[in-house]
Amino acid sequence: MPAYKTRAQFVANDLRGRILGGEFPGGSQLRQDALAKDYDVSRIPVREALLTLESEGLVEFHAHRGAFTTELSIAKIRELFELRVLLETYILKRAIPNLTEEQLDDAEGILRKYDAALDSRGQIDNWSEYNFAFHQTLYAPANLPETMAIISQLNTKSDRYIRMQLLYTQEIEKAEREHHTLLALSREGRIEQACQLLETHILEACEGIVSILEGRAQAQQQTLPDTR
Amino acid sequence: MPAYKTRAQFVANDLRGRILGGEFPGGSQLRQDALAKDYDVSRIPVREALLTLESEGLVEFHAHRGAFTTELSIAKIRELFELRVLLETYILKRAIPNLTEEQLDDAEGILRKYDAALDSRGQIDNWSEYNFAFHQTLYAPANLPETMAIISQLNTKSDRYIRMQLLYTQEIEKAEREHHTLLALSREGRIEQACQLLETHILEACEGIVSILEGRAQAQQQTLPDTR
DNA sequence: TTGCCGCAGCTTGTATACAATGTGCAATAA
DNA sequence: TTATTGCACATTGTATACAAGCTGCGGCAA
Repeated sequence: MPAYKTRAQFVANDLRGRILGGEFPGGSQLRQDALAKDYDVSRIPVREALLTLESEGLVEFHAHRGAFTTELSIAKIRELFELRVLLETYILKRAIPNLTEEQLDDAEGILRKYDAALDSRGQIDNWSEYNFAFHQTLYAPANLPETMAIISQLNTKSDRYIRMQLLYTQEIEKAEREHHTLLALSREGRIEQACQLLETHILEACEGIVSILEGRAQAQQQTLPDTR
Repeated sequence: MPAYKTRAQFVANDLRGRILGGEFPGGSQLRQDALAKDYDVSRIPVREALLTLESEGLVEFHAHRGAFTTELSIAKIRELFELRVLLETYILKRAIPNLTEEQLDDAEGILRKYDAALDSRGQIDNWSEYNFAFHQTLYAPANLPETMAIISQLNTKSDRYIRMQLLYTQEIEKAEREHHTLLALSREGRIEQACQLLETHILEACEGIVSILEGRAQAQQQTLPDTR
């Protein structure tokens, strides 16, 4: 049994991982031929995969010139994270009243797996997935699939940068503590405090990323002092 | 000079119009071969167009079974419109302080064209575009491109139903009056009132659509009394 | 030298042809 | 009759082949 229904879907999934993993810096051109050889398929499914990734905002097509990975400006990153605050507090507020014991336990289970992986110094590769799975479990009872879809989309777009932040800082433990607190507040039905915590949780991550990028930009400027 | 850079883009645009225009009821299968003949192109650009429309939520792919137009449940329609309230009041609040005289005049110009078209009983076909153009003009000064993209996406998804509402009710004049009021409030910088009006503007449209759909569903049930 | 034009090569976009999957009908057996 | 199996057809998914557009370099003219 093949892992995916179509080659295009397989390529899209794998390529998404490679882009989010940082293999292609922002602005890289993605040559269809090269990717086709990579995956041993024709260019057709590659093109379809690239179109899918375009709809997720990871890639941009320029007609007759090809596909390029997108590069988010600092302003856009801030915008993305503020949108996440808006939408995620909105959905959390509506999810908490519907949370069942079982769902709360599921969320706690995810956190425990986290902690274990953290102790054993497992690779951080799938931290993002764990992270989103936890949030998703908390949000699901709101029963707002369209909203969830957009939140998921925003998370995908910012994922690269979240990984970058985790690579350069030691924020995982802090995020993890906040997750435990968030879960506790949700369990107790303290909606206001939970949303407040979520907001700072997201915004602090944002500021962490921005400061890394700003530092990097400054370093760049010193290396290339010409103002072209 | 061709109107579009690629055939795939042309097909996507035209097909979007046909779907929004109601040519394909929700759940219709879109046969690639038939569309290819329609546009006198091969199936490749048709497939790419369908993928684009999938990313806009107008179409759903089922592997090896084809593409189908999506059908929104009443619950999802409500969700879409509540998201619009959330995002559009958010962006309007941030746009109003930045609005220049020129932009306000642009918006007024759009309204005037509206009114003229309304008097001359021109086709309502492009009412949706006018409508969105007006809102967009008001929102643009917020300088939040990602947010605008999502708002645009939500509007596309709900567009079919907005057209339906306009077809069945005489709400255009009311909407138009509200637009004038909205513009006036924005001009005066009365953010709170403007957002409040926008909220009811959107929610009342939603309720109009839902009541039409509910009426239709009831009619359906009476025609087909078997409970399959 | 400098600016512009045109061609060559490379990459993307699309048509055609083939492979693979899903669906429905027909034949068979219970 | 009804359920089930298998085959044929319709449709989608993908490979190959070809057309079209862009880019950059070299030559030519000012």
